[in-house]
Amino acid sequence: MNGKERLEKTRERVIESIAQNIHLYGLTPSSGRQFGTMFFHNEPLTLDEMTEELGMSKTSMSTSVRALSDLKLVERAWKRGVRKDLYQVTDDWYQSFIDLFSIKWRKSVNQHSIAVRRSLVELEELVVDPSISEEVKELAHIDIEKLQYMRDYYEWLDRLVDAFEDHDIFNLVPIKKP
Amino acid sequence: MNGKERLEKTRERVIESIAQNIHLYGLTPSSGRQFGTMFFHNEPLTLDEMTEELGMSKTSMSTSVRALSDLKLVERAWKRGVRKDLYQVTDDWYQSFIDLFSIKWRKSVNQHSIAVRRSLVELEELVVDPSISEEVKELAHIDIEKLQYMRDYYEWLDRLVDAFEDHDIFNLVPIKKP
DNA sequence: TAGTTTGTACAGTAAAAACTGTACAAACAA
DNA sequence: TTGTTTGTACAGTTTTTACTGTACAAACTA
Repeated sequence: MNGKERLEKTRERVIESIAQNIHLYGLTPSSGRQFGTMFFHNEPLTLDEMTEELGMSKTSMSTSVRALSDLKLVERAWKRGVRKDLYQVTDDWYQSFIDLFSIKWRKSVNQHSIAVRRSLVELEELVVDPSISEEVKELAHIDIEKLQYMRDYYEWLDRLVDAFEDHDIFNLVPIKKP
Repeated sequence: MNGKERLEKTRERVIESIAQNIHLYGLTPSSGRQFGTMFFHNEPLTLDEMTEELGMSKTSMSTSVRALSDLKLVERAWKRGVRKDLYQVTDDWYQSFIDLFSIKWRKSVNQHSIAVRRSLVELEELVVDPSISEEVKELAHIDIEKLQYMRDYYEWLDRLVDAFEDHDIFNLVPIKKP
């Protein structure tokens, strides 16, 4: 095995490892391979170059580079004289981790909080409604407690995402300087 | 709409919200619905009861309750006189959040760290190998720097999971007492 | 202006994942 | 022991997701 091949092998191992773990970001192995390829490529890449490198259709490259961009794992790059869109891997991975929570978790927390609060309001109305039987009211009281627990938990998650965004997390778990 | 129906509606809203957000845990909406159903059910449930409640096959209930158990979102329960397996939702959701990292993220971090370290070793060998061209060595040096960055990042993630497991995260983001 | 190039929408296809029903091993009952 | 009950492995099916190729709008070029 020559030097070039040995180098390539070390890259392939890491790229495949990224591909197999990127499901934590809700992305497919293909997107992971694309990300890994861009990571080791020392210049920004065009969609056509990705098509070439990965042997997949340009349409696929377009959709999955968008998925990577949405999570801010890759970003647009500019290079004078190049008309095609260029993409490169975001260089701050700690920030990318935080972005995952800012984008995906925050959205879920918000959606879920709304549902919980809406149901809580309806249950509070129900327990003071004179037309409702005691039996149902008792069940409603149990549900209210459960929903209050959920609401508090999601409020905690919200504060956790704040702590990530504000970089307070780095006080608790410091980044070691090289 | 009578009381029972109004109560049911508030539950359904929350269950559907769980179903739509549980992908963050790498689970399917069906598993989320199962989890939600168990959450509002005030007694532990058997597989047959879940089949009944959710209108799905017992096989599906078995596999998805296992997925929920693997992430410690549900746990076995015991009730004297009942021979069937009983399951209930884990009551500490903060701990469930931590378990997600202990189980899924820790595993990914380990796998990935191994791949990165292995490749780093091979690249270090490569750059001191006299039979390798200078051109390739230069590329190898660039890759070594990239892999060192990855290694440091994954080491940070590992410490982050530690901070979750040790509950240090609650110092940074406290749980508000009721 | 017309002629290219580039990225993506959309419809169709291929691949993967979720789900079902059968069949059976393990645990329990009599 | 034999007869039930219970959970799950496995094969087959359905549904969903990923991927491709075509077709076209927008942006650029001359």
